[in-house]
Amino acid sequence: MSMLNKFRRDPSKVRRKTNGDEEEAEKRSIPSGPNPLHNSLMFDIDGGGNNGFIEEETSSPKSIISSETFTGESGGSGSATTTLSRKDSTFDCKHRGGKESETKEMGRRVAFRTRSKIDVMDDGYKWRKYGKKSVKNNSNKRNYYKCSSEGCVVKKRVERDGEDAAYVITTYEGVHNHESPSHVYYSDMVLSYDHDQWNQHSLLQSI
DNA sequence: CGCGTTTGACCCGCGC
DNA sequence: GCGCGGGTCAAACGCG
Repeated sequence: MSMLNKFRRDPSKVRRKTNGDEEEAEKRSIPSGPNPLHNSLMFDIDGGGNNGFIEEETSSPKSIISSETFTGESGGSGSATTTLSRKDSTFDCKHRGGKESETKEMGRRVAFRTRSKIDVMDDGYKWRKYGKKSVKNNSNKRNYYKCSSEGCVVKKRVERDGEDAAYVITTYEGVHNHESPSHVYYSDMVLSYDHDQWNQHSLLQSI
């Protein structure tokens, strides 16, 4: 309604890039198959067995959970093996600004680091890229994705670890209000650790 | 032709 | 108060 004048830019300044497709490689890193590589993600929320895998996410008090996951990078056949996670106790519900409702809805944030050659891992959901930025402490670009499902406001941030390019830091924000399109396939193999459930479950516990 | 991606601009919040 | 950095938007582009 009135949000049109919020974002107004001069169209004449918008320049289109015709070639220079160096980024193409980035697109192509998307796995061809619908099968996610990290199908064995686990969140040991209740474990309390902090094996000491806290990531640099600790510098950001917003992060709820940090975990480290190793995905099969040998051909990407999807053999996730080791997952260490831990709850970040620094999480608290102050989202400066005083919007509590926002905190409740947007506060579900999960960050984990994955060792993978590919930048974006197909987790069964359909993501639409809506932004890309270069961040300060990271020479690599950070990509922003939104869940393209109608009514779903889940966002996802994907960036390469600046220190260790072998790792990809993925941050999910929000909880899907629908099931994964590929849910049917995974439900069989991912017994009680399907993404939708661990996502909500772990987050609920962490709050 | 339609949909998803790309990409620069714009906005907001925080730190100094 | 200003500047910086991060996050989001939307038009143009490209591919299927």
